[in-house]
Amino acid sequence: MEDYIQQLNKQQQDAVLYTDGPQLVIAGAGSGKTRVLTYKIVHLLRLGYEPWRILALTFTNKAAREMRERIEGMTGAATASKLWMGTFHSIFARLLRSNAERLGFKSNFTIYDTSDSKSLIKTIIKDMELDDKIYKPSVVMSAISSAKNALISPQRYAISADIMEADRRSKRERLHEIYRIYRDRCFVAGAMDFDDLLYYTNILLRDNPDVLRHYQEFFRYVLVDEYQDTNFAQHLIISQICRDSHNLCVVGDDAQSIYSFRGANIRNILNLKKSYDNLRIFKLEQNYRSTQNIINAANSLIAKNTEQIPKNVFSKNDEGSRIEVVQSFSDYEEAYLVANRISQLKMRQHDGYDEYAVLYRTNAQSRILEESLRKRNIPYRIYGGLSFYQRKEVKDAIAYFRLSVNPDDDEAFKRVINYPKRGIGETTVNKILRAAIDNNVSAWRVLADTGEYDLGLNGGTVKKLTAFRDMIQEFIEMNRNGENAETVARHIITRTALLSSLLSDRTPESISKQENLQELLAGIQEFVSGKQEEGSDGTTLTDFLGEVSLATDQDTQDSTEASITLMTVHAAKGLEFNNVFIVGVEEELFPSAMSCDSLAAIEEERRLLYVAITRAKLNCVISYASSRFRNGQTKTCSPSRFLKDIDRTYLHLATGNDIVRPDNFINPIDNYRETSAKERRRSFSHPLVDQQEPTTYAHKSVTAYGDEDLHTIEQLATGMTIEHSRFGRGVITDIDTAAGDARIEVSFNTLGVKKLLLKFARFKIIG
DNA sequence: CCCGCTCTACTTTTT
DNA sequence: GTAGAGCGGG
Repeated sequence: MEDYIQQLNKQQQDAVLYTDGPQLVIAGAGSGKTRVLTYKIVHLLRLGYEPWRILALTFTNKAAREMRERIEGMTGAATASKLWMGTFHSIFARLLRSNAERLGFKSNFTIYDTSDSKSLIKTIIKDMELDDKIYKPSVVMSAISSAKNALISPQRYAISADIMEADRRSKRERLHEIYRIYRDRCFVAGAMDFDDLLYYTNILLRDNPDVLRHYQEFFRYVLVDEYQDTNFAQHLIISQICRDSHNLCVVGDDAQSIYSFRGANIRNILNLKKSYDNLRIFKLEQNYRSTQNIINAANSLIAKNTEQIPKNVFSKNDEGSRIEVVQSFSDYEEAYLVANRISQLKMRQHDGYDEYAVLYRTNAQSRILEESLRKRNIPYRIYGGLSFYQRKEVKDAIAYFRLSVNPDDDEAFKRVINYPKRGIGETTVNKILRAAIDNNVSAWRVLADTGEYDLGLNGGTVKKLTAFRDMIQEFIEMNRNGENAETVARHIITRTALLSSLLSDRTPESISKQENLQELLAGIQEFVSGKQEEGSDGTTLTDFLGEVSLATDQDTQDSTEASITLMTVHAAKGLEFNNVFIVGVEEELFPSAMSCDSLAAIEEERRLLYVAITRAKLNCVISYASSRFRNGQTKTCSPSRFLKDIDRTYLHLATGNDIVRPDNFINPIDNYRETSAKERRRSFSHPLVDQQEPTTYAHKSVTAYGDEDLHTIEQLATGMTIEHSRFGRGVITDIDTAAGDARIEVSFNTLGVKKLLLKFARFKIIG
């Protein structure tokens, strides 16, 4: 047995060495999943598989990069770089580019990001003169997205009785038309959205048996990471490619499935046995990451879920300390306590700031944490939120790049036609778009052949349009002449005055925009020189965009000083830290309010918390606040139901005395301003301590904590007088049952008329 | 056509 | 607290 195999435990070895057919590796959190995948690939290479015949799919660029680096370390870069390894989206984009003409696309098709899709959908809704209150762009978008993930074409969508019935019920019976038009406009624009990359790959393989055959023979071994997060479209592609070879290794953990909102389906992993009768299942159960206590706590939590593959994750590490549960009075105080605790721990343990992470459910929670960390001079880095490529100024520049590569890209066109301002107003743009839609061509085609379309423009406008057209044409020519990305990009930024228009402004925002543009140029320069070093000729703007449009996540790897990590739990998957703080573990936040009405959604939220806890190696702190500033107002919160799911023996419920609060602590936003810290400490109680009842799991949140002030629609009538916890007394003037979320309109004595969401409004009926 | 003002609705999570 | 839409004056 070779040296590298010796570094694995028995379970891992078995999984790596088995190459006789399809295998499913159920890998508990921290059990060396990535290790098994990388060693397996190395093993395959030693068995003689050629690297370019191995396909390894991940969900994030980060995971792919990490795996590639590890393999490089074992085999050298030359071999590693030949592997087909990357995210589903990037690999399939590559595959689609080389077969684009089969689908009627060009190989330089644009990839629309979420905001492009949304903007196009908005345009279509407006164009169809539909009410965007009913046809909410986000709702329409997710409907289209799930249709695509289920491989339902606009045609099939329109003839599916179930779907049409559902749309009728929600008063969106024209959704299928939006879907069809959206599809057509994307096609005309030479664009694919994220879902299309999977959708069209399926179409490609379905309609072109020769292409399918080619890839079936080409890819001799397929490995998939995080299989629990695959959706139907991805699952189908994989099973098509492996249909004959059966050389498939998928790794996953059903307990860490947290992407069903994106169409991921745990059934894919649970049903794999049905797809392959010779499937062998391997389990990795020893956790090398965390203390026993953390693993036990996490296990006790996840045990409350009904559906899962049985496994026994255990740790042989030290027992470790209990998970600390901290209550604060407000989000503000929570942030303060977290910063405090980090300083304390850091002094005790002497570990680096990069061993600390603060995890939250929503990105919006990061701001207040930032503030408190900044005050304490704790270096931090926020992941997620607005990525570099999503900043306005960067997107503007990229839009020009996109247009120069694919002038039919209507979303890019709309973005830059009048930016920087060149006197082409909404009216004119609308005329062009109107003509484009009516003639089923792109906006650029209308502009390029203005003569063909009767736009009814005056001479001045035509002149401005011509100038714009000639400028874009110039960029197109540069690309056509094979100029490299850097040359073209620099030219575009100068010629369009993108940078110089910012120069006059000396505000910090403007300066940061300038810096971002410079950074973008530097990135392009790096891209070009990197390619040149490799001896690759893929140095054009087309090549750059191809890489960049899918590199949307945190790909800025400036490893400056060690800092604390702030990120969502989703983003933390796959990572580990000595010390993990999970904040905002409250009802309606974690679990999110949107998941409260379905058991499946609640179970997913529970898995999410499981993921969060299992990121911790040594210390884990869970925190919740009793009030939180959300949607512009302070709201009362109650501890998450999940806290009761964790076995009490693994928790340390921090009481008032454990928590260091300065006596003069002033909280500017919560309701406790007037009470002194001493008083608060005295009155400090821990709901968990006070409630010793066994952990029975209630599906509905209604009974959890202090919900007696909530009412159902049946209890109410117009004319009733109510007393609201914050707004005082008032009379119900209207009850609105429409659109799922019942609202009541109340005329308050002091504050006037307000509309309240019934499911959140807390009040007493007076008479 | 452009700018700046006000108002409103929104907040899961990501390739 | 913030981004986007809507409105009115220049």
